[in-house]
Amino acid sequence: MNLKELAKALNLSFSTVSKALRDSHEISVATKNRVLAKAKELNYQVNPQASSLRKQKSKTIAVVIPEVVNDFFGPVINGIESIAQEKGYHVLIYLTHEDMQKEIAITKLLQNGRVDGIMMSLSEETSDTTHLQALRENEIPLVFFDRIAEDIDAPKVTTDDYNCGIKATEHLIENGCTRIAFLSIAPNLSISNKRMNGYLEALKKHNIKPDNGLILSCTGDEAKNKTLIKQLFKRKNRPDGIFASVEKLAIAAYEICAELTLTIPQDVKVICFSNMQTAAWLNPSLSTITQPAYEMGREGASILFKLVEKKGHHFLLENTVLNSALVARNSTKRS
Amino acid sequence: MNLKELAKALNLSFSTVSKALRDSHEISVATKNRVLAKAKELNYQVNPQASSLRKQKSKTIAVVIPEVVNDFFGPVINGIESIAQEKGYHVLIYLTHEDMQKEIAITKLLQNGRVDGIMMSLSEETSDTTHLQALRENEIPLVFFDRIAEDIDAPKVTTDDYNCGIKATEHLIENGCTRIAFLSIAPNLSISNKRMNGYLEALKKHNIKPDNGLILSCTGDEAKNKTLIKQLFKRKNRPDGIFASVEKLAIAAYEICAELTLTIPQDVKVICFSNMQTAAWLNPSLSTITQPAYEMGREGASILFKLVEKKGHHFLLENTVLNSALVARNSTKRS
DNA sequence: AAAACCAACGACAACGTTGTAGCAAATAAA
DNA sequence: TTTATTTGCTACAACGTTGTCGTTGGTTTT
Repeated sequence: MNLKELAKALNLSFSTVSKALRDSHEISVATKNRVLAKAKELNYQVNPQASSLRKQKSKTIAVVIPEVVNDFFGPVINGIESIAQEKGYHVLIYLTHEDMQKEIAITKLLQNGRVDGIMMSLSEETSDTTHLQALRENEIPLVFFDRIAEDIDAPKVTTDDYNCGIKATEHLIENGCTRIAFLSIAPNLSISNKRMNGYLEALKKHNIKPDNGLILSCTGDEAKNKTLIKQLFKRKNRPDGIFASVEKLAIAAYEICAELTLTIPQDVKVICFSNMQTAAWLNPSLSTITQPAYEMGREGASILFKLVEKKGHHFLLENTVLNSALVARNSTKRS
Repeated sequence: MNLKELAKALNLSFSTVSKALRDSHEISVATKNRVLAKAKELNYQVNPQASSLRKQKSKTIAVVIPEVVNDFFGPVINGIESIAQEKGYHVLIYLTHEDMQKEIAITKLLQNGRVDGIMMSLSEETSDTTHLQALRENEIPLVFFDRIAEDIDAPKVTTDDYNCGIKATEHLIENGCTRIAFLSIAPNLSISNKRMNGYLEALKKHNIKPDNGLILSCTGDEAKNKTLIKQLFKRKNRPDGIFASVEKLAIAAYEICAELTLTIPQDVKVICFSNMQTAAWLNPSLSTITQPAYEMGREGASILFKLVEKKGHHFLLENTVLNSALVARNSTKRS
């Protein structure tokens, strides 16, 4: 069922029908109603690719993220989708699986009008950003969230990672920790660095000498991470506090503590960035820095649609910073 | 950068260029190489909507699911995306938020060639299926997974819900439970009924009289659910076992037990369908029936692409059933 | 050497829309 | 009454591809 057939059924030219459907002032009310009724009767729907081709707009955005099985990215998609649905846009999902090559391949797919805009959070691996620069050169509206590329000229939605790095570290200090380890991930990621800088700042503020042996550079390899953490716990001056920059490292720490029969929070206190819904039900319940993931999605999508809808507003380079919240639970409780 | 410009740069007709790019036998190897080189140099990418319009294929599939912040649907998307990426397809995500009206609106969007196929899991609310019938009539390849529509003629990928209903119930019985409550959700859903039938069958097998007061019809309203569960625990013959058909009801049970100072598993044992990654770290660790979510996504997508790629194979109405696994943990431990 | 054939390319008509330009008839202004 | 203007509709040319059908020259067959 296309315009031509619909027009034939109505004995009208297909341009008249097209205009009637889009409520053009050139068409009489009587004809419009006739067309609308027939369109409904025959269940006519415009062909999206024909329309997109003609209008040079796809009414689609892409969301490029590392993974979807994740308590942070899940709600973000939710937020993006809620705005997209309001605006009548469609949402394509692309997963990089933390692989820069995949990220590059995906950005290539998005260069030729498939989408009107892109929301993106970088993979852990991404060190080089020429593929992102290419997107900017093609003038495709682009908004980064959380894991941003600082050198790319695009709006960014982040959380107050530096401050939260401070807050989390101070929370451990206030609860009696003196040898606080920082479990870092992906040195390329801006969030990782900001969180670590907050950690270092807090130590400085409280006159604790930073110890490079307490800063672990973890990777995507979980087994390796566990070995590193185990080594950390076995060194002479075992840490009494763990600040994990991501959830999975905190869970790894839980596992290692169980293995080594260390008790949380008596022997070690643990805090991490996490949006886990069941943090309160862990054993022990996990103290977290929780990011406003849903709001980040909505905020980012709102900015993206501003860019998409009135192009040329490149001055709209707003960097939005939302606040995360520290939720203290038993894993950091003073004994 | 389009074909016309590329052709001009090469001093060739654009049909020649088009054929060269698609490796047609009509074009000499020398020309092909020249075209390929120039295309790379000028970073030419085919316009997807023009190509789709011409070929009447969108190279895109839709995934329609209730929600994305979910340890089941997350891995499913992962599985689907992995197959889609292999096949060079794009993935559109649509969330129904368990709302039948949204589900209907979404299916309408998918009627006119936007996608070549659909993977779908129904919303809790979906009782009527005429909107799904419409998809079938439009001959859009459609595969259901997990929450299927039994009366729609389409391939379905499910898990052995009935058997697992039996297994979970027997697990509770074996650990000493005699008054087992079933926390059901959404009576419209096939999975809910199958799980409950398994529960009833297990009771029968072990000569336990089913008690309607122990079967709770929960809904999307969390506060209401909690009230129901609280009432359940306050009745004269308090249940000593809880079989929750979904994870969130198990967590609600955990909360109510904490409120009423009931201890799991001493006072009540709890088991539920769940793909939570941290089930082992809950307090107490949660016994679960875990579905092979990622595999379901891959399996479903594989079937979908068979349908998409050779249309007319409607005999391909395979109903695939994958097995879930019962993982016993402390929440059902015999005291 | 004429007939048949093939290899390599170009012209062109779709695919289904949309917006601009055109064209009658009806209405308003001169 | 003639000339503008408006109203309501149609014709048509894009948008960027792709596949069919021609059209060349050159090579092989008989």
